This record gives sequence, structure tokens and C-alpha cells, in this order.
Amino acid sequence: MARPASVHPTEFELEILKVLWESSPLTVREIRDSMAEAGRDSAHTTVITILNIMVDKKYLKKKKQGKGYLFWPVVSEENVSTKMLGDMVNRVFSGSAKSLILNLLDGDEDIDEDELKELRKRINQKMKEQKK
Amino acid sequence: MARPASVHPTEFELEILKVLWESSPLTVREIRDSMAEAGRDSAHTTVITILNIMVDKKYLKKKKQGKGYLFWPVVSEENVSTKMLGDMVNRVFSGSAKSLILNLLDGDEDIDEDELKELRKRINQKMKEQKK
DNA sequence: CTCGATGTTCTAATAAATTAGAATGATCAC
DNA sequence: GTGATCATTCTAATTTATTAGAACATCGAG
Repeated sequence: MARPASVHPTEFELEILKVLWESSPLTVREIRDSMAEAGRDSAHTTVITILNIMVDKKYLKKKKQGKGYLFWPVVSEENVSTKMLGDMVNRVFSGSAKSLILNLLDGDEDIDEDELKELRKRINQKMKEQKK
Repeated sequence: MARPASVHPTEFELEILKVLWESSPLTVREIRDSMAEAGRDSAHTTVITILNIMVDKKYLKKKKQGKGYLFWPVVSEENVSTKMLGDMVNRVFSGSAKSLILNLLDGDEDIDEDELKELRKRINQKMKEQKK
């Protein structure tokens, strides 16, 4: 018994998912080129290896088309993000969503005023929802 | 060139840090027992191995005391949390803190009303700060 | 001083994650 | 149909992360 497989997409897998959430289905070459543009320049076969692992893990599906295959995601960005975030809340912030949010707000990076307004609005809304 | 070392504490390392942020300095045995209580029951030597790796990585320092050593953290919880969270904002939410926060607020888990008030207050405060 | 208890260091095995070349297979042009 | 081209599969090497036993060190009790 050594290390268990990650319950979340790995680094490489996440980058591939982001490409495919943006646009899909895509060929291996298209995925590879898109990642290269984003700064991760891997060998064609490396990308294929990871893609097939991802099919095994049920993150993707593939279908033969012409010479090669087309790949597309069968997990949603919403779903993966929420799971990864929930995990971080638990592991890093001891389950407190509030602490996590405060940590972000206390950072020195500015957040757009419109965005802050939107957040405030959403908070008010949630307070109403729970007021019963 | 295979896989680069994680820039953040690993799973095991984070659990050790949480114990030591709670109370330190501690002996290996104390750390081991505390983790066992929290559900991670590892061999004594396993814990030592990770502790020494963490000293190498400058997460901890150690000092001889009696037969064994005492360990304590030299990185703050605040600092590690902020870095890990910042990384998640970038990797998972494409740099948008707002998206991340909305994801949390849209989840179906309730957030305490007092906590929501506190968040709203902090948002208002931040808006003032940036209003110049 | 020697034994037992307790502690660490050394060593190394295992599994996941990452990487990619060699071998192989399919398709299109002519 | 045959060669060139483009694709995938097979294989395997490397590194991190995790795990822990065997060997060795130290200290207190008697």
C-alpha cells in the first residue's frame, strides 16, 4: 500500500479538461496544440497516454473518426470545480467556507467593484433563501 | 524529466502541519498520536521520515530534547492557506476569485446567517478601501 | 555497566504521475 | 497497390509521495 490515486483530476488532466470544456470534441492534435499555446508543450504520444487514462477514469469519452479519435468530456466543469473546492475547504480551511472567503477578501489583490457588488447581492439573496 | 515536486505541502505534510499549528513544539510520538486520533494511523518511522523531509523543505525545524526531537512549524497557516488557495483560483477558476466565491455560495450547504453578515460587512469595507 | 525501553537513521519497496520512443496500424494520393 | 503520412498502442523509464522494517543509538533503572 503506497499512495492512493488522486480523487481529483491531476494537473495534466485538469489542463486537458480545460481545453475540452472550452471546445469539444477535439482530436489529439488539436488538444496538444492548444496546450502548447497555453505553455505546456508535450509530445504527441504523451498527450495520448494521458487521454486514455482519462477515458479509463471516466473523465472523457472517445470515438473513432477517420484516422484518429475525437475526445470530449463527460464530467462538467461545474462539478469538478465544486468537488475540488469542497475538498480544499475541508482540508485547508477545516470545513469553513467563511474562512476561505475571508482569506480571499483579505488578500491585497483588488477585486473589481462590480464583482464585489455582485457578491454582495448573492449574499443577500442567500440570506433570504435561508430565512425560513 | 518526469514529475516536478509539488510547490505546496503534500497531503501527509498538511496533516502534520495542522497538528503543529494547533500546538507546538511536539515530539514525534505526540504528532503520531494526534494524527492517529484524526484517522491517519501511520507507523512511527513513517512519521519521522515525513518530518525530516519537511525539515529539508523548510516547513519545520527540529531541536534535540532528551532522547528524541521536538518539531515545530516555521511556515504560518495563513501563508500556506493563502498560497494553496491562490493556486486553486488560478488553476481551477482561471484566476477569478469571484467565480470561486460564487461557487461556494451557490452550493446547497447552508452558511450561518452571522457568517453571511460578516462576509457582507467585509465586502463593504473592501469596497470603501478600493474607492480611491 | 548492562539491559530494556524508546528513539532515530538508513534503506528500500510500492504506486501514482509524467514523460516519450519504438513499433505498429490506417488512410490518402497517385 | 504501394509509399508517405499521420495516427495510436505498447512499453518502459523517471520522479515524487508514501510506507515501514532492520539496524543502530541513547538513556534511565538496577
